[in-house]
Amino acid sequence: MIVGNGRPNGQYTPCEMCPLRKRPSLREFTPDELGFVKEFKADELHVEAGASFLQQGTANQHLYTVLSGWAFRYKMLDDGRRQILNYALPADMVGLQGTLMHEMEHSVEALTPLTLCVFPRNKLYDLYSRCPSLAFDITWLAAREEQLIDEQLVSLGRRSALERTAFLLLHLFARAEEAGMVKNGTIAFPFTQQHLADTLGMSLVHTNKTLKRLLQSKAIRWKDRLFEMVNRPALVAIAGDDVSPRTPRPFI
Amino acid sequence: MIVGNGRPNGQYTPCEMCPLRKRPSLREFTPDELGFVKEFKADELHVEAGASFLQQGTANQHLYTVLSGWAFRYKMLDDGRRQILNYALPADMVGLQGTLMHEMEHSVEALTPLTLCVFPRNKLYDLYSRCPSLAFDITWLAAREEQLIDEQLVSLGRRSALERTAFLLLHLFARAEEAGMVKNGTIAFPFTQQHLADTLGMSLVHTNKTLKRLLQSKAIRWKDRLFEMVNRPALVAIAGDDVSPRTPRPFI
DNA sequence: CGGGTTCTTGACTAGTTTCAAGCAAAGTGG
DNA sequence: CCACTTTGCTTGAAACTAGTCAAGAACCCG
Repeated sequence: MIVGNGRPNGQYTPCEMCPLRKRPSLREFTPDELGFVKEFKADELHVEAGASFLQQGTANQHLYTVLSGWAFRYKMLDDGRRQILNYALPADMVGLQGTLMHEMEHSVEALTPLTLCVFPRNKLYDLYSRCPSLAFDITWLAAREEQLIDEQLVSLGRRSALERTAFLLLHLFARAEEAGMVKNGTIAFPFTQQHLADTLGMSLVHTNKTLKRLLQSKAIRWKDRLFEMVNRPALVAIAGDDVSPRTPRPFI
Repeated sequence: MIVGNGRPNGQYTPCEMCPLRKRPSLREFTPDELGFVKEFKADELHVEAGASFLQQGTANQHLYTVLSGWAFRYKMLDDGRRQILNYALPADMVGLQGTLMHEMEHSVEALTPLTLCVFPRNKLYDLYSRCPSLAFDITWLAAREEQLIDEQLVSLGRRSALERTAFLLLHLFARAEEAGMVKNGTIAFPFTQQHLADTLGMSLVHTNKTLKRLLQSKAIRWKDRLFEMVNRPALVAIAGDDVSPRTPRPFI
């Protein structure tokens, strides 16, 4: 279910050969930084789809960066209601909150098979001491994460079901695009309607009916776990707002 | 409307005499850290209630810490809908996102007359280089801010209007308590119902009716801009959940 | 080829917004 | 100091949005 490689064995990706470094949206490391990151990385973890590798209410000893796959952060209420807070894609960091605070206030689940870089909590302060530029990047990532949630909060609070759904699809598509996962305007879409409903704060039935309206608008296509952006401007018009443009970003 | 003191004149609070440092919930600086913070602080700003001192869509040159008063972060949609994202109280930092990114994606408005410490953006990297413990604290503050929004997202997505309203009041009261603003279970409450509505993602009318139900439960009292927590356990029962306990926290 | 999960749909119900109007308190200017 | 305006609060009714219930269809996995 959750498998660590141990440093010497398994498919371990050395930082010099990190596939993320080739992505144009990501900034390049200096040789020094690369050395620090290499030293910071302690292991690689494989998580199967559906497994929660971070649990609300527990402390976590590690910080992770997604190397491949989709994950999502979520919170559960006592009676089983679930709210998905955000999604994590390759180059996104998860677990920072739980590393800094005493315990996690959310859980993280793998949406697809997931590969993670593992950074031990106790080396984080060392990184801050010895490589301020990377410390700066970690803060940058935390601030960006907050920005994404802010936008989601606006959706839940002030956008109609239709606007909100269209906006979420724009958001997910843009992020998949940034992560280089889009081919011919199409991405592998690992979500069930329940995932979207729990993200949008809507019931499953209402989500289904809202999606149907979007599909009828011909702006998008979604079938067989594939999502196609057919008419982006039309979707933007329905959402009433566009997602903010991506800028070059750091990662660790 | 917005008045800076300039370093030598006006009511300028030297960091050694910062009133926040006396608060038990805040961790103490080492002498070194105090020196850095003192050097980092460039000015003090007074903002009158109702003024937005940070605007979405603009770059901001400074980072602020609230010294006294309430502020709130919010986003506006084109047609005037407003979503309040979070509130800032003394010892909270605002403007970090705008300092790291190219431009702000939210605005910040003073809810009461506000005093702010001003930290120039261009000294931030210097702080990261020279004082990693404070860099760590800034990251901590960013992570905590995210935690607060996460909780708010759960409210908007998955809690009923009554639960959500009760929870917000618990949240605001707890934070006011942490900031030492509570006397005899009572705080000066600077909100209009419109503020609460825009925080809760509800219409003004429905917010009014929901508050009426809460007042009728006798768990709280709210009159003449004073809020009294009469029966906290009862309010927790209505909210269906309690706010997470406060832990000692840093500030800058 | 079952058996579970996911999707779809219609009917009904509950929750929420909108509209409209009136009131109270506070602030403004002659 | 008193009309006048503005802002915030309150209430009821009507319209709309979204949730719940229920059942069947489609899909996926072993």
